[in-house]
Amino acid sequence: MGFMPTKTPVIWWVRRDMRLADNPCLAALVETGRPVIPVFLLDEVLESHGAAPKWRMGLAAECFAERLAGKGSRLIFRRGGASRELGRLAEETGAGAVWWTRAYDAEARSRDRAVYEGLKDRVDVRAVDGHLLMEPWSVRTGSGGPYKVYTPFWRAVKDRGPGGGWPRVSKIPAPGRWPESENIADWNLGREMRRGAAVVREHVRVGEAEALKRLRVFARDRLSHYGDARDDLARPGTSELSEHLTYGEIGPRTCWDVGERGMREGAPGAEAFLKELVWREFAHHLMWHFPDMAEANWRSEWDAFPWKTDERSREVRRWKEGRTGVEIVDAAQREMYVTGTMHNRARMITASYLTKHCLVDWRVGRAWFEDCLIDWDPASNALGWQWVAGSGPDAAPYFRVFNPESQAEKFDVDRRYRDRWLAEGRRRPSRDALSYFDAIPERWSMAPGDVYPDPVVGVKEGREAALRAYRDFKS
DNA sequence: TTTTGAGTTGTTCGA
DNA sequence: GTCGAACAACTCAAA
Repeated sequence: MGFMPTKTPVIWWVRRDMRLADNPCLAALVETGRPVIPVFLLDEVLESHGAAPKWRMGLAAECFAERLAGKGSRLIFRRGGASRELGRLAEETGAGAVWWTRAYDAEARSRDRAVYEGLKDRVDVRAVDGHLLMEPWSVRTGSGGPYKVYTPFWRAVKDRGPGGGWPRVSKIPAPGRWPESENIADWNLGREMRRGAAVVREHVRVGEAEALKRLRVFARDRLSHYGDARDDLARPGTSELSEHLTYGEIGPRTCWDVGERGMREGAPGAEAFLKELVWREFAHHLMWHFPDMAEANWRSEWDAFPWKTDERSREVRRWKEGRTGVEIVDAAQREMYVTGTMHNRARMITASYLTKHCLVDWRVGRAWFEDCLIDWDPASNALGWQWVAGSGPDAAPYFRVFNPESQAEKFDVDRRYRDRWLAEGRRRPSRDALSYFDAIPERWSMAPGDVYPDPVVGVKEGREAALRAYRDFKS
């Protein structure tokens, strides 16, 4: 009795790294040879997420708990301020270390800093690489600063690739006694989704196994045509990996490998795929170096632009409800409400309509996306909105206003995308178009049989108003 | 320090 | 229908 040598356990604070493969933090923990206690927190940061990201994060955690159980491990669920809860858990279990995979957005960083300060005198606290291919500070221009333009960033990193080989984890040592865990179902993380949860759930794929399957299918069927096919709104030409990357259900290096192999094999779409992965890096690079990217105009001169900020205005309401009267915009908004994701090109079109035709502040759109997107990523969302609005790190000329009608003609040639998502005025609306009405709040009082509205802002008038506003602003 | 070339994703007009 | 030019001027990154 009492002679069993006990090893002090190490705590793995699981966040956006819910995978076993290609996970440097987990690999390093296992490498210590000590029992690993994985813990997932409902903390101040998760609490502040929008409805869809919060819900989707819960699905990811639930799924990952099962995956860990399959490896003889567990995922401990705790609720409360991160600093306090991790401190308590370390004390309860006698853990000697708390490690996690590094995050890059302002909110997570300030939380992590506080956790580090609170624990560093008691246990070994570490933030480990793994969410990105390269750390934001490791990419520098000739003069030592961060990149602010994509193409030079791309040229600087494209041949660098990811660090190469990483150990695969086959077994996760368990502690002799597990600490108490809450039941994640009790957290009801989907409560703000209301009616939407049941509808969106059908379109969501959760977990590492699903992510790897998607990557395999992508490599086999889509990669070689990715260059053009990813722009087609109606056909599945994209990788659909964004929701997995954002919760770390798949690692960026695993994706990069697929792109690189495609390059070696001469797949024409491979470079475009690598470039998309580098866009994700670039967004995090900027977010790290400019922490208020999500809140403030990256070019401060835009602070003086007369954006409309009234959330209750007719334009904003109609845009959110997917009834601007511009078909391609409404189709996009409804796709997001029903599936929790939106085609990348549709994001540009609908964002351009809101910020240019309607002259609404990009932060209004950013916040709505943050509430609706299951693949919400703080860095990519902020960069995307600022880029479209023209306030971001890109020399977009002011006259670059997307014309929703010509975009529709180009990228939704046979109207399949619009027919899939719009019900009004159609004799036999698609199943997806009808499911929108099951997901939306009743107070929007919309029905499939409604008369499709006239544009809230005309395509031609909106463009002219935007150009006029920019001209006045510049002078 | 100065110079030079270039910049994700567009639209419209006129030949 | 297709093509190239104009749209304006500025910032970035590297030589």
